[in-house]
Amino acid sequence: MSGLRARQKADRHRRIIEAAAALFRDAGYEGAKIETIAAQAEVSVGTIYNYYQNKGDILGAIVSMEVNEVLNAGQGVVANPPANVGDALDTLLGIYIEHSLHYLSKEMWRQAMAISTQLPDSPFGQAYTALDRALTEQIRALIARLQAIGLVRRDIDGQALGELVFNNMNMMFIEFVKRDEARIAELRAAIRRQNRILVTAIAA
Amino acid sequence: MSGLRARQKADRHRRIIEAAAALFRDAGYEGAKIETIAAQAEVSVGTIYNYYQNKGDILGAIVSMEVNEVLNAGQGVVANPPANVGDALDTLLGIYIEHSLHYLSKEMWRQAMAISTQLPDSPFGQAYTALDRALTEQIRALIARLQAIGLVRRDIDGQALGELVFNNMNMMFIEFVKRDEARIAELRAAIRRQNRILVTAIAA
DNA sequence: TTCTAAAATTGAGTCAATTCTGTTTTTATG
DNA sequence: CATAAAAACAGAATTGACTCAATTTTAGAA
Repeated sequence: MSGLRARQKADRHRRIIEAAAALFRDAGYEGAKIETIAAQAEVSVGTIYNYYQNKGDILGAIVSMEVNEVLNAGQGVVANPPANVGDALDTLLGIYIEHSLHYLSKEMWRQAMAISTQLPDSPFGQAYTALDRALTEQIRALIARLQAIGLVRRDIDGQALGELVFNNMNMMFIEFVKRDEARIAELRAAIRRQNRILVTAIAA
Repeated sequence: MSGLRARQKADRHRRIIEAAAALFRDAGYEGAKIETIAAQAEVSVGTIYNYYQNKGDILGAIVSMEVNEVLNAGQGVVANPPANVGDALDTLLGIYIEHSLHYLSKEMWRQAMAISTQLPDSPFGQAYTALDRALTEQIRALIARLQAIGLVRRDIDGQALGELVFNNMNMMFIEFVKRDEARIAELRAAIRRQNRILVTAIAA
C-alpha cells in the first residue's frame, strides 16, 4: 500500500504546490486560475480538488511551510535570548517579521489572512489558528525564559503577556501587509515603541 | 441636479441595504445571492453594481453603520470615565464588544474582516481601516483623559498605549468571531486579564 | 498472470459574482 | 416644449471556482 501509489501522491502534491507557488507569485492569488495551476502541474482540475478542499488550502499549504520555518528560527532566540528584555523581544519578533516576506508576497499574506477568518473551520483556517497559537506559545516561552534568568519579574502573568505581545505584533503585521508601501523598518520601530511600555513594566 | 434623481438614488441605496441586511441575517453572507437582493430591492443586478463595487461593499455599508454607533456610545465613557484605570478601559472596550453583535452576526463579521484584509483599497477596505483608526483614537483619547485626571502617569506614551490596547482587543475579537461557540463574557475576561499587566504599569 | 474491488483521475457541467452593451430616464438648454 | 447629452438601468453574457458521474489506474488475491 506504500509503493507506487504513495509516491505518485507525494509527487502530485509537490507538483501542485510548485505550480501554485509560481503562479501566485507571478499572477497573484486571484490571477492564478485553478485551470492554469492544473495545467502547470499536469493534473486535472478535479485532481487538485481531490488534494485540496479549495483554492485557499493550496495557499495555506505554502503559508504553513513559511510559518514553520519562522517558528524554527525563533527557537534559537528562545534558547539563547539577548540579555535585555527589550532586545530579546525585538529579536524574536524581528525574526518573525523579517522572514515573513521571504516566500510570500504581501498579497499572498492578505489572501491567507482573509481566508483564515472567512473559513475558520476549513483545513487551512484551523491550521492558521494553530500557527498563531504556536507563535504565541513561543513568545510565552521566551518570557518564561527571561523570568527564569531573572530579567523579568516572576510575578508577571506570562501567559497574558505573551498573548498581549503576540496580538499586538500580529495586528500591526496585518496593517503592514494591507499597505503595499509600508516598510519593514517602520513596522519594527512602531512595535518596539509599543513594547517599550511593557518592557519598563515587567523588567526585574 | 438635486431633485428627482438624487431622491431616487437615496431611495435605491436604502432599499438595497435593507434587502441585503435582511438576507444576510436570514441566509448568511454567502447564502445571500445578488440576484435575490436585487429582486428584494426591486432593482436589477446591474444597478446594484452601479451603487456598490462588489458584494463586500454592501456588507461594508452595514458594518460602517454599526461601528459608528459604537463610536458614538464610546464618547460617553471618554467624557466621563470610571475613576479607576482598569474599570475605565474595561467599560470602553466592553461597550465595543457588547454592541458588536447587535446587528451583525459572527459570520457577517468574519466576512467583513476578511474583505477588509483581502481588498484593503476597495471602498469598504479603506472605510474599515478608518474605523479601526477611529476606535484606536478613542482609546487614546480615554487614556489622555485619564492622564489629565491624574489616574495615569503623565510620562506614559499615550499613543503607543492606545495602539497596544486596541490591537490586543481587536485580535481577541477576531479570534472570538472565528469561534461560534466563544462567549462574550470569556472574551471580556481574557482581555481584562491581559490589560491588567498594563494597568499596573501605567496607574499613577 | 489475470481478475476485481478500491482508490484516484478526469473534464464537462453547475452556480453565482461580476462585466458589458444597448436602452431608458433624467436633466439642462434653446 | 422639444431635444441632446449625461446618468442610470436592465439583463444577457462572461468568468472562474468547484462538483460529480464516468473512466482509468492500482493493489493484492487467486
